[in-house]
Amino acid sequence: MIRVLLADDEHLIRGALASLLALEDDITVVAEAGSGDEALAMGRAHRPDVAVLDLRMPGRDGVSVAARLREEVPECASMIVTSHAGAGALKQALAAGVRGFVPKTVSARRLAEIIRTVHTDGRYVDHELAADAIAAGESPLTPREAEMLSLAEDGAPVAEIASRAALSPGTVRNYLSAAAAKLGAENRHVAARIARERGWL
Amino acid sequence: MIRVLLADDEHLIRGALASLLALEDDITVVAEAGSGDEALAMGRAHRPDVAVLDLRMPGRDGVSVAARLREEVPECASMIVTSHAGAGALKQALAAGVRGFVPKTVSARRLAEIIRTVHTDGRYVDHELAADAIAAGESPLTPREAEMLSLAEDGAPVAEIASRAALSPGTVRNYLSAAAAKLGAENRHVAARIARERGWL
DNA sequence: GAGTCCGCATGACATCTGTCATGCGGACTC
DNA sequence: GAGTCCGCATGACAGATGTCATGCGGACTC
Repeated sequence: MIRVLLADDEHLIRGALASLLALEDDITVVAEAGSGDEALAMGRAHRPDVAVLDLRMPGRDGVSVAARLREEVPECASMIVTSHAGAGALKQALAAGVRGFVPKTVSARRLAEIIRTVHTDGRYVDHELAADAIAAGESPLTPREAEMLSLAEDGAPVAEIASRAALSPGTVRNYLSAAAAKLGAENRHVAARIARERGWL
Repeated sequence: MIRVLLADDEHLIRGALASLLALEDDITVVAEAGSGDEALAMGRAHRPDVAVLDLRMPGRDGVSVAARLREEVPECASMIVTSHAGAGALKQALAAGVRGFVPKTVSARRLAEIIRTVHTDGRYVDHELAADAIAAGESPLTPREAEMLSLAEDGAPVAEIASRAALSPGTVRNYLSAAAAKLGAENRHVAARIARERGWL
């Protein structure tokens, strides 16, 4: 019997998933959580075999929960279920030791299969998302360029970015300009968006 | 018996909802759709009593489907179910004649209740979202300012916006500057984000 | 060890962007 | 009808932004 922890802030979906998984003979939902922190606490308390985590949750996102669970409950395999994910989230998830990454467009039957796969030390990544990640490729940005872009993400003026990074304004402009050129963007704002979409931040 | 159309691109959730609603004695799911266009076709074919529409769907979003259904199947009440919605979507939905607006954080039982409410000519809007919408208030932007902001949304340079709007670059800058001042933003990029969040675009 | 490449960092310069003062015309009040 | 207000539209100016040429130092090749 596979003991599953279910974490999703959307009550509707969490309940629905629980009742669907209950139909499977070899799967039991031993705990449910509505936030990242709650998921972590439930994981510690129940030590489930598989943690099914939503990516977007209040407090602490699914990837972060997975990373902590890996340390604190090493026998528990984590998998991410998400609504509208980009390739970026997938990369971060795999880096955090997540063993499954699935969009919510799959069917319930398929989800159950994937839970079994993940439980028996297997891995599963949605084909389309994997293709996106491969298409995005490796980041052409240098560490500093990526750092400047992430600071520029919220639209702050260059002066503020410079002071936060303890750099000359000219230097900051230079990195942002280089990043925009590499990404084919017209300015730092679109460059930041592109980099975020491709998981390069 | 209330005949329901269910539209959500996330197969997992759609199936889960269908099986949960099937548990209610007075509700039948007569059709399911995985995209906006499919939802419209199903609505025309089955003429359901209530259409439960996801906001974000490929092809045509829930609000747009609701608007068309209102014309073509007037006896059908539409309601929107959404993951992470802002106040903006709510406004547009109400303008399109939607009778219910619910986040997916509600429970299945509550969803069934709301379907009944909507079916008997009632209305239901999530309290928290309503509060957000009221807090956002009416747009302080003039029509032209809003238009410029929406053109500026994707980060295009002012020159391009000016040519698209057939205006002098100086004029465009002026509107954007005024909009940013009204919104308390430091530049047009953050101004566009704020306006979008509050449903003023 | 010399040569080469690449990332980090900076300042000067040209361009783009935001702010301001100004004018025009429609709507509304009195 | 005069006065006032507000939205639309523009150009001039100052300040912010992006581009370029330059230099430094570590890593890697030969």
